[in-house]
Amino acid sequence: MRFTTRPKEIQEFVSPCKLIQFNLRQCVSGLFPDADVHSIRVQPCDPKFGDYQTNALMGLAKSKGLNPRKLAGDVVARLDLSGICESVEVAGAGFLNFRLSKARLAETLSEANRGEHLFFDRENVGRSIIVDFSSPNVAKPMHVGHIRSTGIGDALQRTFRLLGHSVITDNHIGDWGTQFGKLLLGWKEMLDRSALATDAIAELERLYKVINAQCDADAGRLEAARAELVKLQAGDPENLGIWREMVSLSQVQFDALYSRLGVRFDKALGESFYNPFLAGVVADLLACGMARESAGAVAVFSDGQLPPREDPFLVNKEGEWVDDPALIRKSDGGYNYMTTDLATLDYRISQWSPSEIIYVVDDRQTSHFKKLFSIYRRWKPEQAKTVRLVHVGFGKIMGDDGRPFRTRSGDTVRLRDLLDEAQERARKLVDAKSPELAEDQRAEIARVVGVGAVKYADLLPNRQSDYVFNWEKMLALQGNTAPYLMYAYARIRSIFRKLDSAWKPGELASLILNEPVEIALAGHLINFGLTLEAVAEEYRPNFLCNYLFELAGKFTSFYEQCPVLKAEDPQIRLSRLHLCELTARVLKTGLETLGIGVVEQM
RNA sequence: GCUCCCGUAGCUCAAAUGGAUAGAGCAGCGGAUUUCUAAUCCGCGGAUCUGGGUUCGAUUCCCGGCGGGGGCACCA
Repeated sequence: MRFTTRPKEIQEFVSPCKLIQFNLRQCVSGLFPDADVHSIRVQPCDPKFGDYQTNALMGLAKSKGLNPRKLAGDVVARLDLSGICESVEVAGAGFLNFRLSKARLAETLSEANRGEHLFFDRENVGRSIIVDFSSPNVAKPMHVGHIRSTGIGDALQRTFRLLGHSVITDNHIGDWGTQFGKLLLGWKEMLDRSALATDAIAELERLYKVINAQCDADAGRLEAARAELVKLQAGDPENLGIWREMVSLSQVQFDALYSRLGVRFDKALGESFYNPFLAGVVADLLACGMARESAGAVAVFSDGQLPPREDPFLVNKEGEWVDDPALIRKSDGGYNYMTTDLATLDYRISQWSPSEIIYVVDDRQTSHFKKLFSIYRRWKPEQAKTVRLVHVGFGKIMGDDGRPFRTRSGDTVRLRDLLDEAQERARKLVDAKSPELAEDQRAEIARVVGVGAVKYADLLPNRQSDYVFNWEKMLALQGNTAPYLMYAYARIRSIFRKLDSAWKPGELASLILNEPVEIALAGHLINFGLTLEAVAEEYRPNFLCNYLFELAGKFTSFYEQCPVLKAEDPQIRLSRLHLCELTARVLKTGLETLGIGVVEQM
């Protein structure tokens, strides 16, 4: 597989914000040819100041030793934004506030109505990005923690694709490694076939727990498990057969959950796929002198090129910097996940030549990825130069007690149970709110609403922070939730269902924006692309959540204040219909980009 | 012991190179439905852990303290 080339029908959209920024940079360049124009940014701002704002001139003034307000005034005097802004003001300590002209705003919306764009640009120079996310383990249930990597990773890859970047998603399944020794032992000694048929994952989990406990208590059992693992890795037919069965049973579970979540992968090359490459990786690193034997194992050490503080292979112990190497082969000859990750990284780069690889994996592995990336750069400097390696980390899900989240019985909450519960709650509400809808329709609404609510709840917080798990929050159907956004969408669709005449978007020459709520809604719509770009740059889907929540809020304000179908003036009615249509399209596209569906009625 | 991350309203979370009067949701209280879906809207109260520093300006950057969590080679 290769990255696909981009479709020909490229959307071109230059947001007014970008246009202002471009003009401002030109203007500053004219005044100061040596200025770093790149740092000058124009951004959406609090509506009380205007539509867009820049604070960059204050920084510039400081570096030039100039009076910031005077500099701002000089810039404004030379800045020609006619046709874009109706006002440009110097404010506060030296801010520039831009207010978009109504004509420009209306024209931008009209372009969208004509189908020229949806307020975002499919970039001319796309990135080719491999997104590594989800990565569940074979023989273990997917639990609530998996929703983080899966949801964030999926939202990011959808964002990249929407913006025209090339993407390969790869699910690096944990299908190889130490745990299989214990699982094999359990399978051979105490497998309950009927339990396996009923709930394979539960039975595998039971086997693992029993053997694991035995191994903790008895070194002999641990040795027996290790022996099974060695046999597996040596290609013993019986163990391989059992292993394959465990993998395929797990795949059934993964498929069921991914299907419910609406997540798909281009590739699912698990750890086992890289097994044949591991010995070569270690041999290479030994040969080039990066790795050496240490206490019977093989490890990569510091090359002394970095200051100790920045060196991932050094750690400070009692005032002295000592080695903190990365293990790539265990003393028993087995390999660990650093080796697998190196082989994976090398394979991906040589096979697919991406410009970027992102790993959506929790923050606990930060130091692992620092080491991984560092080893690769030292190992294959030429290849490493062509690719940007990013660990997109995220925080943990915590319990009320401030410790990593578990149920009362001490287990983690299973993803399946969480989704079931969400759908049940949504179903109750649908039944209460819309009893007139058909049975199958209500079931479908409950499904989309329930799953959407859970996914949105996880995407909403800043990914870097830990968040406290709470059933009520996860399953909330009111407030800043997916159902709130879906509800706004459903209301719009309802308007169009009631529309007597046939509806053809794009018939309108120009939108009429008179009411403040109309202008606010329109002004927010055109920032969709800026938000998508921020998501793609910072790897933060929560920007899109917040954008959509605000959009739904602005729409609802408009909806409460401005009659659409009942507008007296037919031109205003038509204009508002177009505004509704655009809002619906952005809501739908935005939610889909988060991996969340919409419903026509609810 | 070393190291990384975190600490924002009663609770859960935001705050896009350091920006303007720090925003939401939930909970509480009070309102709105003969009007396109009340899973809605409007209103009220309430916050940056602590002490310094840098800056015109700090939730954001630096140092100390307190509190919580993670990671410290043969698990991933």
